[in-house]
Amino acid sequence: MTSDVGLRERKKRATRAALSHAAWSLMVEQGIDAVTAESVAATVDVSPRTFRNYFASREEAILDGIVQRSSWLVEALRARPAGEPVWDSFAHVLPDAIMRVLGEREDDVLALVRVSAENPAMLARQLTAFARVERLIAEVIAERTGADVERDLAPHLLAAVPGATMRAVVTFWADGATDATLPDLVRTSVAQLREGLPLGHPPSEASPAPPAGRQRAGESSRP
Amino acid sequence: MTSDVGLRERKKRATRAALSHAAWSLMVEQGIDAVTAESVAATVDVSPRTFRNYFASREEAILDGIVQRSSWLVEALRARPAGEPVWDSFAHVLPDAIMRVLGEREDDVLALVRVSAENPAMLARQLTAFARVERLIAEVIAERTGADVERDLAPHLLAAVPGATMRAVVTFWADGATDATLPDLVRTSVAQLREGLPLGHPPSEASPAPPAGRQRAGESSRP
DNA sequence: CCACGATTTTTCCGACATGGAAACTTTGCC
DNA sequence: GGCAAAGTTTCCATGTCGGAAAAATCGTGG
Repeated sequence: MTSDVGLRERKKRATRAALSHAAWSLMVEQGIDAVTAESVAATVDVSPRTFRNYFASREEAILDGIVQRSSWLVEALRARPAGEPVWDSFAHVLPDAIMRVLGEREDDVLALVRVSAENPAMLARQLTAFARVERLIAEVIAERTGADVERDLAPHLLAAVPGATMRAVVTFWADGATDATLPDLVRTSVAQLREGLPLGHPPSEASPAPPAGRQRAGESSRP
Repeated sequence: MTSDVGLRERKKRATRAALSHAAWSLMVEQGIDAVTAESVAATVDVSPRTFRNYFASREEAILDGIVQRSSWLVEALRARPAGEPVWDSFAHVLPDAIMRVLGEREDDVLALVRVSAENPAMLARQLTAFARVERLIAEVIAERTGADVERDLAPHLLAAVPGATMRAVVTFWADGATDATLPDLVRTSVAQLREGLPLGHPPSEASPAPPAGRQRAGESSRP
């Protein structure tokens, strides 16, 4: 498997990685308008046509790293102990996954969010990429819970959780309304979701009805 | 409000609707390749350039109807009784919303799913459109629960539920593995999600542990 | 080490999509 | 009716996309 990596294959992967990396860097440093087949190819010193052989669009090139790293999440889920409840697996895996997938650097995440906010094509590529990952997650969940990914709806419902959580968390975090770290936000979000999300439940018949729905996700309730 | 609908505005809306409708019909009847600025413009009897004045892409034109009708969902949520728990609102609104938004005709939904499955651009447009709706839903939820849509994460987390549910349900239903209707599938999905999704929970310490994670969402448990 | 087949990269280029500009038509209003 | 504003159309310049074949590079067996 790892041994069909001759010089040829290594070069191909290196070129792909270099192109993707250059595309990402150009976006972060000079905005998405600076990312063209020409500019990216130039920094890697290949022809623009080669760039297009590897990627169908600049968005695809920019996001290639994230897409690759998304498989980490899938594998991490698969590696959780057999029999562990799915929500526990989420709680264990997602807080780490978010930075791994997004590339560890907060500034880069901010840049990506900013670009995506005003660039429909970038947003579209992200969402379709995530949709593919979601399918893989559904398969893992089905496999681990004994469900049938073809015949059961539940795994697909559950599989939507990680993506939705991460999107919401990243957007929220990028807005700057919190000091919490991304992993912490993911942690609290998963915890809240697992409990059905406190917000929006009717004031419990027991408790003295605190102003309904005032809890803020993403704020630890420390004194 | 309704009175700034002079002849000019009415014609514009009619043209837009006619173009969108023609685009949709062409897709359903002849596949997405038959949908071009030329073909759509021809059936509506305007110039191709006019088509491009209204829509940036054929995908946008095809989905315009769905996008418009998505606001029905948002308004329906807003119209629920004040103080109603969000999950109750979902349970009331989503089963109806799914057919309204998708256009009431099951065959058309199938056609859309088929096209989207093999057409990245179509999928991308759908997802970005839904992302916009999700933002609106988050605002409604925030408004109704007293949360701050800018500062609280919870509404965004909750707002991801309807979209994720509908996507999962439609995909599942379109695969043909069920006889249930779309609204019924939505109903059971919302119910299961509200309870944290039975699947993947450890066998309750009380109950005699039915084979864990075997429940099938979307199958009514009638005898 | 060379040479040949296979794969990748490059050059060249035609087909097509995109959207600006200006002429022309329709609508709103006096 | 007649003028200004808005919408539609024609024309076209520009840029993107990807096919085809030549050129360069790699793997392999003499």
